[in-house]
Amino acid sequence: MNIEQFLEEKVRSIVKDIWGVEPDTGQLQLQQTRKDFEGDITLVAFPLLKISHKSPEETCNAIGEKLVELHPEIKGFNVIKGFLNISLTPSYWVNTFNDVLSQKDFGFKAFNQTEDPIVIEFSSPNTNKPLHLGHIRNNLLGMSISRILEKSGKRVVKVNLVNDRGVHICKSMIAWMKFGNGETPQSSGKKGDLFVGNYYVRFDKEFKVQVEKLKAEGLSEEEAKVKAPILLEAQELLRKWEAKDPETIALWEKMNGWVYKGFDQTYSDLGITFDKTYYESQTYLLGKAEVAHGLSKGVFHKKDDGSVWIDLTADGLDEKLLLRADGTSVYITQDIGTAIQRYNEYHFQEHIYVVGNEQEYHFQVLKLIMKKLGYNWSDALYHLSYGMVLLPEGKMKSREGTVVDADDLMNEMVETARDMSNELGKLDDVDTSTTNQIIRMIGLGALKYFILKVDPKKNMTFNPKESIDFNGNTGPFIQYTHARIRSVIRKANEMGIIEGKTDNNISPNEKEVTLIKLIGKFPEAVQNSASEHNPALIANYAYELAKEYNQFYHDYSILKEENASTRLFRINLSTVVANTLKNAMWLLGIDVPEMM
RNA sequence: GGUCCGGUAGCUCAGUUGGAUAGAGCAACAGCCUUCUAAGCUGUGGGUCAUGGGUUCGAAUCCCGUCCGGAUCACCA
Repeated sequence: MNIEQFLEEKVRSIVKDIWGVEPDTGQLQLQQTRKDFEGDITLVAFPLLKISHKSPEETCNAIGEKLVELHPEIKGFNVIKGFLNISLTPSYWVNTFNDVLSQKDFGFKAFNQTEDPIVIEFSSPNTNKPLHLGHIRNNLLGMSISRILEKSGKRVVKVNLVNDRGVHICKSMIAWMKFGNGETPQSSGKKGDLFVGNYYVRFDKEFKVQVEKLKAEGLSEEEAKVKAPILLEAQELLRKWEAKDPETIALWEKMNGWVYKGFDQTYSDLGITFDKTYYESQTYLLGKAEVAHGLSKGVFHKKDDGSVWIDLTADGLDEKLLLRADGTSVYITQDIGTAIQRYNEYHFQEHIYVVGNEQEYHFQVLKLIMKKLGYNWSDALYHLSYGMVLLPEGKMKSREGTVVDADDLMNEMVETARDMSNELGKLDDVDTSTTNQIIRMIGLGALKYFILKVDPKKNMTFNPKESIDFNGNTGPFIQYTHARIRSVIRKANEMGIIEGKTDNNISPNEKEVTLIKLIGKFPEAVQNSASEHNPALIANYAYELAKEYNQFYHDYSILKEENASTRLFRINLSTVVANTLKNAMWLLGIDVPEMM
């Protein structure tokens, strides 16, 4: 039970006793006391004036006096304007701390096996190019939110939907056929996704040459762009693919296979895993039957050319195409199909799509269509819409070569961590493989934290020149705090200090109380970030805790403390902070080192 | 043009049911290592919370208008 809950019921009954009216929850406003005032928790009196019919000061005093009189845990109070600042006794804090100390993973809830799961779809890459910074944000958000939901007590199923078909991969295929000379990732020593991506770029280069040539022959730009031979060849390849031409399929499988090998590497480096991977080549025909169903229900209508539409103008949206005149489906058709497929498969209580904010309209339409089709779970579809990662000069543009490649970025971060570590020299006595492990943790921690500390729905700016910080509000700062604590604990063990419960007679100082309060807020932080689908809340929490601990560490000695009870308490406090930091960082997908 | 999102220190960001004097980090400057890890700690400077109104005991937060930025409104995905 946290302090707010602890005091809310006490204040409620006091108000009822004095003035005869029971206040509702909204009228009982308890909040952390601001640092400039004395006290632990503050009751805001203004909402209660309607009940008390007294001045704010009188109301505060009346409640404060009763609190002290009735409850031994309450040490005292002071009143400033309409604020009742309440102080709790040292033993109250020691007791709550011991309570936390006795719990294994404080703040984490075991998931409920019997409840329906939450399905979360994220990553969803195209197989024509390597992952970039935008994908990193998507993957990190998906992974982190999955973990947060899981530890908030939900069952989570992580799924990926790979866009492995369409004209884009055919472009890479045609370029490889024309210019590849049988080259493979192995023979060229390139990572598979990068290798295939290069042929996609090669296609574009050739395409432009051909367009210029056609223009020189007198065609307009528009004509040239639809008549370039290499484009026609790519489209022909797509038709062959759809007709299941064996040679085409074989090449498609080969090239996608290269890409997947590359993706697997990147996912593994980033620490991303899935419970299930879907492929669009297997799902792109889904949803067509549902269109027929919708037609018969009169939800959709057919135009003269045979195309099928839904009119959403009454809902403030537009008309939306669901099936082309030639009977082929569009993206949303597939999404209708996959949603139904997944519901049948998992019976989810929520289905989260981690997709950029440029697709908000799409998901708005999807949800509405599902509702109109009569699926009562349509409200369970949730678009976790995140903002773009921008460069100082704006959007990343592949044409201008400003796209920040995921693998390159990770490598740079790790190398920066290495330079910094070498400079500090703290790992000089550590063996190479451990050092490499730690450096990787730090480099990736810096990157992940940098991205996850920002509110998902906001756009964020990434400046490649200034590179990501390792000091201040960063992942390494928190990792450092953890390593520092672990070092102290190791020394405590060497000194033979035995762990045990904290002595109830000690009286925690101000910094220690602040830490106890902060630790007590971790469960709430987990629950909030889960319900908001927002890892940034965890990041901010971890930072605040680390910062607070460092102040404590600076101001007080732990192992050299002479009073054995106090020393043990400080060691216990340090252990709990380290565990909480570790768990919070785990929720962000960030590992913490024992030393750095 | 319609819809949605955003605008907080020079820069990157916190600020969650409306609460006290709006906070961090970076950058700048000044301090703190014979003492448990200085990737740390302390201090200084830096703000008409885009803007104008409204709601009330009280507004960065809620409502309306205006300005600026972004996304979207495809027989693309």
